[in-house]
Amino acid sequence: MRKEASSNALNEKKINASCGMGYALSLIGGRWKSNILWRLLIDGKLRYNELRRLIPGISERMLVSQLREMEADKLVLRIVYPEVPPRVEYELTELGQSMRSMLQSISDWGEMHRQVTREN
Amino acid sequence: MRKEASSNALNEKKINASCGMGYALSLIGGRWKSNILWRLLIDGKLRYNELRRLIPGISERMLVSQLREMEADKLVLRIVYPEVPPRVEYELTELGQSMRSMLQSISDWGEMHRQVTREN
DNA sequence: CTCATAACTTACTTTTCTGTTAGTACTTAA
DNA sequence: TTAAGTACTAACAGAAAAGTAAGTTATGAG
Repeated sequence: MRKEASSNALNEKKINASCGMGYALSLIGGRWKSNILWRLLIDGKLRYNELRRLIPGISERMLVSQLREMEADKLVLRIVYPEVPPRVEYELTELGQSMRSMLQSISDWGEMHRQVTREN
Repeated sequence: MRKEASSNALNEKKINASCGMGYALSLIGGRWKSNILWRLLIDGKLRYNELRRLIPGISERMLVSQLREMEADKLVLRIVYPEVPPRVEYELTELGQSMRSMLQSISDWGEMHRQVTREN
């Protein structure tokens, strides 16, 4: 939960309002968001449990909360099919898709520069 | 301070080891790092107090800790001149410079998509 | 009647991050 | 002699993020 008036939250707002980089990073900066975005970029539409299996180590709570945040930020679309058993699919919105080249360049830099630890 | 063996820390490590994006984001994800990196990209070398004045709202503790982390990550170089009063300058290392196009694309995306709040 | 599946919620704890306040050493200027 | 500048450090508190464990709803299969 967020305290609207904490210095912490105010600083974040101020930064996001004045700096495009800060703003962009605030949208993709959650622990598992890079993984989720990457999967959705590659695979397109994915069901909840598919995402869960594709991202080893993520808990249900984290998967849901990261998805919900990105949904609120209009990066991800949640599609519910009124079936039993339930089926829910996630895919990138147009805004999410518009991140592709940015995400690619972040990924490229990362792949290039974490080589030292690569062998693990 | 970090608990080496917490699930939290282990998950972060695992993500950084398997995903270039996660790794890159972990280096630039601190609250004030985007600001600092941006300043250093634009202005080149800057003194401690210059940075402080260029980044309104940052506290000394935060400025120092963000700089120290980036120094540890080899993104930023700290140059101490043995003078009185003391003079310390910060600049991007080659590794830091190599982030330029990535940072630019993050910034571009951000500038383009935070327009709604722009008027504030 | 119990189990399994899908896609979650809820309540709670732990860990990590950020911010506040005060203090350091040294020197020059008023 | 007091203040101001420089570049910090230390101790602590509070907020936010992440993790854990258990429960929910509805249905069909055995």
